[in-house]
Amino acid sequence: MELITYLARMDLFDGLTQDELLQLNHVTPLEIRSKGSMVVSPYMSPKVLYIVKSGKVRLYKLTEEGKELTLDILGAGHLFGELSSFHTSADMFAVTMEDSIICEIDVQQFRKIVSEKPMLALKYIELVTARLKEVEELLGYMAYGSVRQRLLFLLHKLAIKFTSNSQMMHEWVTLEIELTHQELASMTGSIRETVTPIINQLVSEGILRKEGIRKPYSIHLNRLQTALSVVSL
DNA sequence: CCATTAACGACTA
DNA sequence: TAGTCGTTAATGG
Repeated sequence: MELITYLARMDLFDGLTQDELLQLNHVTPLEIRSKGSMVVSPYMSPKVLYIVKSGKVRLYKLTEEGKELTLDILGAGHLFGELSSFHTSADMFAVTMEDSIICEIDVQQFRKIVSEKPMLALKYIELVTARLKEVEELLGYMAYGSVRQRLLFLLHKLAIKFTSNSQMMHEWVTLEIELTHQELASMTGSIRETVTPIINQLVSEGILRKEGIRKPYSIHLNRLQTALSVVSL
């Protein structure tokens, strides 16, 4: 029962009937990972496709100097893997940021599923192209602009990604994810000493809000967007 | 404007 | 206790 509700929540599998979801259970093993555990590293056996059922997964690479460069954070319903190749190249790491449930599918299983349900291939293509678009947009923003702009853009992205759309109408939306300055810096190609003053400035500008230590950020979307659109592109 | 380096108190495994 | 995190400050590009 639990499994079915989980599967139905996944982007890749919505639109399928209950019976079809039941069949998928046989080829979609569930992996429960505790916080901070490595899901993918360059030295692991390639599993082709991973689907995040719950929790958060951080994807990152190592620079030549050995620093972690976070490329993306995935939440429930998102997928990544070797076959998709829109995520996870050979030198990619994936680590859980909280206790997570992850579905692993290898080549044979994926081929089998897709051959039985061609609709999945279409859905899959949609996800890949959406991902591609996102990366292109991200690239454009990260290439130019100050760390402040990159942070604003990142926060906007995260707000879209990790906010329940029920509260998207409100002035303040809550980022349902734990973020350290370290991670924000790693995602904007910066360092935490630079991020700290900027975050504090955004708080004083009324764009960001932090309920307390170890608590999630809230974002004033309108103010963030105006602050973002002030910048010429 | 921003990275680097250093350093310090608080917190956590 | 050792490592991480947020923060400040000096310096140099």
